[in-house]
Formats: sequence, C-alpha cells, structure tokens
Amino acid sequence: MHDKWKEWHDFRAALHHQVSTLFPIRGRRTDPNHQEITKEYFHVFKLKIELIHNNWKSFLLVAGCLLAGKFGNSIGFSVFSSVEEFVSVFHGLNSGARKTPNFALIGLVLEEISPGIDSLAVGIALPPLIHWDRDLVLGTVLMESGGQSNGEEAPEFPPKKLVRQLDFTANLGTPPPPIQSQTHEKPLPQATATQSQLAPGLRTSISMPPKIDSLRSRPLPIYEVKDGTPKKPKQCNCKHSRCLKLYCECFASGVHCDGCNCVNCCNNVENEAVRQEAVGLTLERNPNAFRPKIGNSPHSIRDIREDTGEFALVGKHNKGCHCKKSNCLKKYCECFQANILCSENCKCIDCKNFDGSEERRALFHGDQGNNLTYMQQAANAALSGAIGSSGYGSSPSLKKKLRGLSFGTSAKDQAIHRIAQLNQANPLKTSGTASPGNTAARAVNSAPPGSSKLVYRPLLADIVQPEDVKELCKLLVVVSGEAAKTFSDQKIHEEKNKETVDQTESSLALSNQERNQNKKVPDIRKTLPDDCTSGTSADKMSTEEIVSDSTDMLKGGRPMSPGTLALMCDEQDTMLMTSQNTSAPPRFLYNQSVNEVYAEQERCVLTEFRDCLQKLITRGKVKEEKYASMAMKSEASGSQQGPVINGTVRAPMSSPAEVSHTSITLPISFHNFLPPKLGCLTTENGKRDAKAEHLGL
DNA sequence: GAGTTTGAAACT
DNA sequence: CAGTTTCAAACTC
Ligand SMILES: [Zn+2]
Ligand SMILES: [Zn+2]
Ligand SMILES: [Zn+2]
Ligand SMILES: [Zn+2]
Ligand SMILES: [Zn+2]
Ligand SMILES: [Zn+2]
Repeated sequence: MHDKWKEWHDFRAALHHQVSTLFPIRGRRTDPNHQEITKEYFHVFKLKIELIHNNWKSFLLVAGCLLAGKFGNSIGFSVFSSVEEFVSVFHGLNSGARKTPNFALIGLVLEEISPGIDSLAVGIALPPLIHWDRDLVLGTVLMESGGQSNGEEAPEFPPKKLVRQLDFTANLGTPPPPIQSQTHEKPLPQATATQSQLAPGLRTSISMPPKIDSLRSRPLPIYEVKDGTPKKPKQCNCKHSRCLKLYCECFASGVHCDGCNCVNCCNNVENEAVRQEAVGLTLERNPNAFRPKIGNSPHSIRDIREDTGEFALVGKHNKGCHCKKSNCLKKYCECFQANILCSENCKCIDCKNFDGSEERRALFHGDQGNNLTYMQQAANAALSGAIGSSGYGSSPSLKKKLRGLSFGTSAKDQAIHRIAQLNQANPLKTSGTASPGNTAARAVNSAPPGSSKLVYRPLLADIVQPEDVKELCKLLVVVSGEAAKTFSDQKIHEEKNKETVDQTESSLALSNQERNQNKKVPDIRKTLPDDCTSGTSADKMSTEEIVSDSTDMLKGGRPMSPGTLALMCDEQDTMLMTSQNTSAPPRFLYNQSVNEVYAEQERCVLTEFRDCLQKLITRGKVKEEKYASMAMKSEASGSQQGPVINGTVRAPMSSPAEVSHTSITLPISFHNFLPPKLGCLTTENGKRDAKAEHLGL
C-alpha cells in the first residue's frame, strides 16, 4: 500500500513537472496546479491520461472541464492533491461568482475509481470539442469521502462490488479511505470501509496523498504496461535527430521518449544533460517552441453547424500553416491536424480548410464505412450536436478564404476524425480512399485496440456523453436541492447568523457578482429542449425549482480553494488573484451553519455521484472486455461490422443508491443507462439521435 | 511494410 | 529574412 502511495506521489510529482515543463506558467497564473492548455496539446493529455491509466487505473478520477472564457477555449488542467480540492474547485466553478458564463461545465469522466474515490484525484481536461452547455451546472458536488456515504447507513457500498473489480485492489489494500474534510462530521468509522480492509493508516491525510517517503517504489515506471494495456500514446520514430529537435514529437511535446522506436535517442533521463541543452537551444531559436501552437481564437467558441453536425473549431494556429499541396485538408497541415480552421495567420495555398468549404465539409460526411471510425465520428458529432445551441452567432471570420480551385483530395474521414484523435493515440488510419459506394467494404483499419499499434482510447470515450453529464448534473442538483431543503428546514433559525457570516466570507473573494445567480434559472429553462416536454416535464420542473434553491444556498459563497482560484482566474483575474492568493490551502473554512447544509448536500450529492461513477466504471469494464474480445476476433474476421461499442450493455450494476431521505430517485443517467425520457432532455434534435443509435447508445 | 509526399524545423 | 536541406510524420500502394 505504501508503495501505492509512494507511487502516486511520484506520479504526481512527475506529472507536475511535466506539466510545468510543457506549459510554463503564464503570466498571472500562480498556481502550479493549473495550466492552461490548448487543444493542440491534447496529445499530451492523452499521455497523461495514459500514465494515469497505467498506474492508477483503479483510482483515478479524471475530470475534465472546458473553460470558455476570455481565454477562448482553453482547457483547464489541474492536478488536485485531494478530492476535497478537486471538489472544491468544481464547486467553486459552479457556484460562486462566475459560475456560468465562463466555466461551462464539468465533464466527468472517469476511468475507474475505487471506493476510495476520495483519496485522490487528478483532473484532466477533455478536449474542447465539446461546447459544454453552460447550464450544466453541477450543483454542488462535493465529495465526501467515499466510504462513509450517507448518513443513513453505508449500505451502498456493499452492493457496489464492482469496486473491487479493480484489480489492483486485489493486491493491496484499497486506497486510503476517505478523508474527510476536517470541517465536518466525524469521519465515519471504518465501518464503512466496507469491503476490503483499507489501510487505516492513511486515512487521515486530508488533502494530500500521503507523501510517504518510502523507499522502494521506483521512481516511476509510469507507463509500464501490463500486457495488453496501451503505452504511451504516441511514439516517435526518429532516426536522425536523436529526438532532440522539434522534429521529434516527443521532444516537441516536452516529454521524454518512452516506448518510442527512435534511434539514438537522447530524449530521456539518461541524457538529461544533453537534452536540456537541446531544450535551451530550441528555446533560443524559438521561445515559444514548447508552447501550444494553437492559440485561442479571437472569436470564442464557435458554433456548431447544426445542419451538418460539424463541430466547431476553435482557436488558431499561432504561426499559421504554409501548406502548398494539401489544401490544408490533410494532416500534413497543422491547422487541419489540430482540427482548426486556417486563419489569417496561415499562408497556405489553395486552402480548403475554412468554414464553408465544400471540400472540408465533405470530409465530415464522407466515408462512413468504417464502423469504428464512424462510431467515433458519430459520437463526436453527437456530442457537439447535443450541446451546442448556445454559442451560435459569430460566423467565422472568413478573411482570406475564397480561393477555390482545384479541389481535392481524398482525405475523407479526417476531419471529425481528427477529433476522435484527441481521444486516441493513433488515429486509426482509415484509408482515405473509400469511395462512397463501397464504403463498407473498406473497413481496413479499425484494428481494434490491442493490435500492435496501440491505439489508446479511453474506454469511456464513447460512453460518457455530454448528455450524461447533463443528466448527472441535473440529478445532482436535484439531490443537492433536496438535501438542502430538508436540512435547511431545521436550520432556518440559524439563518440570521449565517447571514452575517456570509458577508464576511463573500467579502473574502467573490462577493458581488453572486447576486446575479438567479439568472441561472431562466437560462436553464431555455436550454432545455422544448421537445422534451412529454415525460420529462415533471423532472424539469423540479429541477428548476431545485436549482434555484440550491443556488440560493450557494449564495453565500464559499471560500474557494487555490485550485478554484486558479481556474477561475481565467475569466476574471480581477480581485481573485489579488485577494487571498492561492498560496495557503485554506481548505475548507466553512462556516459552521452553512457548512452543515453544505455538508448534507455534499453528502447526498456525492453519494449519488459516486454511484454514477461506479456505474460508469462498470461500463468501462464492459467495454474493455468487449474490446478485448473484439481484438481477438478481428484477427479472424475482417472488418465489417464494428464493434458495438458500448451499446446496450447494461451495467449490471448495483442499484443506484437511493438518495437518502428524499424521494428523488432520478435514475441516473449516463444516458446509456438512462431511461430514454431523460435522455431526450438533452437531445437537441432528431439527427443526433439517429447517430446515437449507430453508436448503440 | 516499403516508398512517396509533405511541410515544419533546421540550417545556410 | 529567403532559399535550401533535413526530418519524421502523413499518406499511398
Ligand atoms: Zn523522437
Ligand atoms: Zn519519442
Ligand atoms: Zn526518442
Ligand atoms: Zn495548412
Ligand atoms: Zn492553416
Ligand atoms: Zn490553409
């Protein structure tokens, strides 16, 4: 066990290092935990995710969020030292001052999580493909320590056996149990520990993974793989650069080569000296060499063309491309590769990578022969389609464009695909030649994961959809509201006191702007697709109601964690940064009375949340297995029908924990598991549904 | 898998 | 800077 923690500790340290190397802290950013990143660097994320996978598969919480503030569309990336922090950030993002506009959402994806969900968390951003619906507000998600679960009893756990399936647990005890935010209630006794014997020892560390000094665990063989597992997402094949030039993608990404097929590689720890030298040289040549090449676009989030299902592209290449023969519709073009439109920075010839380009559009539609590819496309399309709606307007700047000439190219699948790429290490190479006619025939590629090329893909990639998040959020909000309501009833009298305190608190950081919270409600209403009336109206209502409730609850504003501040500074550096800076981790300085309510809410929400996650885990598992078997089969049978990725697999899961006292039992969603009715809530139009079907969603 | 194409990076 | 070479990935067959 200690090993685990040591490992974790190292891992985290390494991650930090890596992150800071790759994304030097910019200007006002002071929190090392948070870095902004752009889409283009997603491969780095993949790497990280993978790292995580390999070592922490069982207890990693991967959360993503998309920031759509003044930074355009950057991805927030955070490494949290504790669940509390993680949660706190989430909470802060959604409650306080700038909840909405900038912080669009919170996606949660999680690969697998152990019962000790509280023990640690690493936040990772998802690609900005999605225009998260800003109304997806996670009411208040606070994690409570996983273990104890609700006040009632901790029955939930038992059922959740799946947790155990995490193999690693088998070997060692489960991760340290829940930690509790000092602030509230007593940490539940081990009782909740439930299954396995957790290591009691660790339980206390509140916010950080125990930094055990430990000895043995090796520095970090992070990507070590156990047989089938994927390795580093991308491996270079450099032969003449020693991986010390930007030619090398590893080097360019700021990562050490690992598992690469390079020759004479010096991009590794052994040659750190040389490497550093090279880094210096490179920086000398171009100070921004290791920075994201894709900047935020002037126009923020771009809409989605509802008609086509295309997703928006955002950002622009800082230097622009200089393509001459690819029409910027092949990955030779960096813009295209990054899935962004060419901008005025580009000096390309015969560019077809602009909004409105027929050729480009074709890429999105053509080739659907490949199942896998198609599924991914569909998934992505669905994603974007489902959410969108809000950020319309601004049409892209079509400055330069207008060139039409040769046309071209056969690059078909690319486009959306590109996005998919964000999720997979090696884009499956879909042969671009498929002609519309024989599409199906072509399934060539789709080598299922597992095949030599290591295609890495988050198992939940297709499972968790924005709708899911929405649903989840909704549910949580409801739960939260319920809890709050229930709880507050008894606490009313204390309100007064609270009032005063609140004042104080708010003055601390986010004071003012909170007032406009109310706007929230209407927004939500607006967002909900009208067509969903039928079965959902009830839910809708309640949701709204609750939402307002919860927002009220939140009004007081809660102190934010450093992480939160860091994240939020994106949108408003104003006072936040200045006022209490991010240094000391004033964990939870809640205020008593308020806290209690929060605590209650949190408990409920978290409980619910946890359940969802567990379901998710199961799904991931199922999928994983599927892939596995798929991989085998594929060998034999060629291609044809694709794996039904997450299809109908129903999570054999445990019953969703009933939200404690209340009667709300919105079956959670993750729509896959969701009752259609809920699902429809998020659907924007029929089209998406259709696609979803293909996905087996 | 070998061979070709491509455009960024490196170099002059 | 511009022009050329080098390079490794993208792409083709
Ligand atoms: Zn290399
Ligand atoms: Zn490498
Ligand atoms: Zn290398
Ligand atoms: Zn280009
Ligand atoms: Zn371009
Ligand atoms: Zn272009």
